[in-house]
Amino acid sequence: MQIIQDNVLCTYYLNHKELKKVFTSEEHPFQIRRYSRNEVVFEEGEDIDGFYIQVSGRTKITTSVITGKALLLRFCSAISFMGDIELVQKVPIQSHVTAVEDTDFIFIDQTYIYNELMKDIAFLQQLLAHATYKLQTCTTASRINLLASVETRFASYLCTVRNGVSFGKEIQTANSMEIASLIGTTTRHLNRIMEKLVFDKVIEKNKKEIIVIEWTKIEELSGGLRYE
Amino acid sequence: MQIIQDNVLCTYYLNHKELKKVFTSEEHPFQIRRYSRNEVVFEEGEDIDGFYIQVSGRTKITTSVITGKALLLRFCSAISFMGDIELVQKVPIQSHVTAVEDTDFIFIDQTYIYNELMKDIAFLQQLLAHATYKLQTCTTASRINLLASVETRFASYLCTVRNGVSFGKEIQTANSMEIASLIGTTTRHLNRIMEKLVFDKVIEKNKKEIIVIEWTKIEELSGGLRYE
DNA sequence: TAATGAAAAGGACAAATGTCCCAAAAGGAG
DNA sequence: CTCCTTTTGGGACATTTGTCCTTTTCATTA
Repeated sequence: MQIIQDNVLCTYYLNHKELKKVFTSEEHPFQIRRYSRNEVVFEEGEDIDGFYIQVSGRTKITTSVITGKALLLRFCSAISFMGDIELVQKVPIQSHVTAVEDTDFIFIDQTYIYNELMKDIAFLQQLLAHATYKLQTCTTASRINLLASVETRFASYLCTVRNGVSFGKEIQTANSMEIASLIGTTTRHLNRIMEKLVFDKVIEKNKKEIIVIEWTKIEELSGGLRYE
Repeated sequence: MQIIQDNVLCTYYLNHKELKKVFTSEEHPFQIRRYSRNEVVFEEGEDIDGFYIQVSGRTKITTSVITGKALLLRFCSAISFMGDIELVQKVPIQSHVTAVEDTDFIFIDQTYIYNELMKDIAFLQQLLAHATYKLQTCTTASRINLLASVETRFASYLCTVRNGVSFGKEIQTANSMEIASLIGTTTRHLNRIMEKLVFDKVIEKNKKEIIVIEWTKIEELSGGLRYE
């Protein structure tokens, strides 16, 4: 992680439509923190040092389960708020966050949050809007998780990473073990599912890559479920 | 539903430690709305008329899935906030709410929410605390849903309804069809699970009732997952 | 009381998914 | 290049869960 001292960039980020109504004052005691691809942003269980607003790039939110595997919760892109649960509930970091591409955050120190922003109507409203939105999608995801098959979850995974891939960049992971773990299954079973999709000519696998031939079919299989 | 005109009771409810720091002013344009056992409080998809604070009793939050079944999201008791997602996101009611025993709510009209309380720091903070708490539990529930077996979910269901049952009251539902639907499975399979538990002398079934013999075993099976 | 219909119980089978394991392929390190 | 580790691919089998049906039980009403 590097801290970027660039007031122009910071002002530019703060000028985003969702943020400018919140951060009106000229002076901002904020930092830009930049994480490179694959860098860990938050480690589950540790204490958080402040509030993070993701303003660029793409991150992967996972959580570990009893088995020690990482289960995918969702992908995030700008604008996302991170640290809300932790700071409001005063609990340790709830999930593991990794940058899947170079990602910038605006970092706001927790004392500034507690002393200033937690008394700021605009900020509270914005935070609340984000929290309830997350809650809404989480509730939906929860019930879908209960009912969706591995095939559906795999298709959702593909759709989600597809949209996140900027033009020209390859898909982040064609690694069976990681995908299996993320969508909560075993490599063995994921293999079976992919085998079937290859047989049906919906996807192709050439070493180290998954190539989707029929996106429409994959979208259909995903049933609208997205990890974001 | 009946609207209770009882200022003493209303003041009593508002004096609850979580509420009194929010609602300090003497004059409160609030109502008490009382729902009897099994009465529907919210119908999924309809528009909400205001904000509801559950101050007594017990409610069941469900959501319907493609199959037309009702899937259990959680049980709620006092103090719970309802309508937060709907009012903040301005969306229709997201889930079906039924009173499982006589339940009182403080009702706050939406115009008062939008005009007054959404500008009230204490209220916003409280709302945020509730929303992030829900978010925290929902995230956990979501990943458990993905991995938990029907046996686990059934045990969780039993544990949850057990705690909610006031002394002397019988368990709300010993109805196989409803339980199966709530925990997201079929009666056939629920039957098998119960059969096994009866065989292992963990539970007993005498017509129309499920009697748990070994709560410790059920708690163990539930793996700590709770619908609340 | 007899007829009727909903709910419960459960057999038979199929589909989805997990576990265990082993062999082949691919990547790295020396 | 060779050896070693990791990943992939997949066979064989067990477990979980769903589907489809039939029978039984129970409650309700004509």
